[in-house]
Amino acid sequence: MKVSGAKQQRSSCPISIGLEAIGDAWSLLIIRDLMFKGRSTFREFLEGGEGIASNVLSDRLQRLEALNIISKTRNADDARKFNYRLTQIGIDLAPTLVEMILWSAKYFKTGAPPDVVEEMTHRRKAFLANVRRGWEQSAPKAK
Amino acid sequence: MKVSGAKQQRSSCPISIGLEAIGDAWSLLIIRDLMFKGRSTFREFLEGGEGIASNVLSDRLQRLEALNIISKTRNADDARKFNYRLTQIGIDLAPTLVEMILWSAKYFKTGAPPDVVEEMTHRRKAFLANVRRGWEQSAPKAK
DNA sequence: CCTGTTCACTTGTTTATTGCAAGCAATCTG
DNA sequence: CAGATTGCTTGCAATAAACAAGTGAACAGG
Repeated sequence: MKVSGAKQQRSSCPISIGLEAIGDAWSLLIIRDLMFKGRSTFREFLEGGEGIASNVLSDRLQRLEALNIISKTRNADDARKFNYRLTQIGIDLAPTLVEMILWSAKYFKTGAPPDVVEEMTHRRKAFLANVRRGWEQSAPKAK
Repeated sequence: MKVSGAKQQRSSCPISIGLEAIGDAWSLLIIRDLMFKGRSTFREFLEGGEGIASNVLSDRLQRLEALNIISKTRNADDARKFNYRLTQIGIDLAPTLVEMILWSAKYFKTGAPPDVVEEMTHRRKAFLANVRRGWEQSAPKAK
């Protein structure tokens, strides 16, 4: 499967451009896994998620890496594995994800834990700061 | 073209559910047109946008209506036309759209006007109140 | 080492979705 | 009434996704 994307952009509208980056059925789920679920390897994305096919996962990881939304490093303990991680650009999607979660939780039956929804709603800033802190702490160790 | 969607959901995760509703290449653009660009008819979506095909537009409008994100009424002046409009559920996507706009504008070259980005960033609440006010004013006239 | 397993992909092949051109009934305009 | 317009629908080729089955490198145990 040739890596999809990199075709010419539809317009200069920021929403259109955003959608070209992450507006498909899977990219945002991978970002969610990285941001909220502590997943970081190919296998974890493949099995923990909603049933993405391995070729599609491979394609999306390459796209996201090309867009600089995630980065890829070899796992120090097991050279077969890679560790995927959000970049600054990726972690900055947190507010968008949070708003989408709140919207879904408000209008659809979801499995979102009410206390988390409550915190996102009323202590949004603190919640986002927390997400960022968690991300910083997972920083790859310096050599 | 049979209306797509209405297949069983992948998971109870709010992000996954949100993506099933609006996580395709076109739905959010239609919502953007309704929310920010004052477009409301089939023709306007078709021509003003990024080049959606008429069959896909038809499909997406039906899906969004089925999800209660938009509503459809006949135009009083021209019975050939329909007026599409955001519902409460639809207008509540405004924060998500705004965050996505800010993210895109921050990291990609977009055509977003700097003053609007500035207002979204620093007077976010007022901006959102404004969007909602505009939406309320466009309410269909009572009979 | 040798065997078996795991890992991150690739490589076909089938199936679903999209893009494109054309067509259509209902409605408007002259 | 003769176009033109509007909101779709239909048919078909092109593209992308889902599914199943590899592949080679790396690890774990004997």
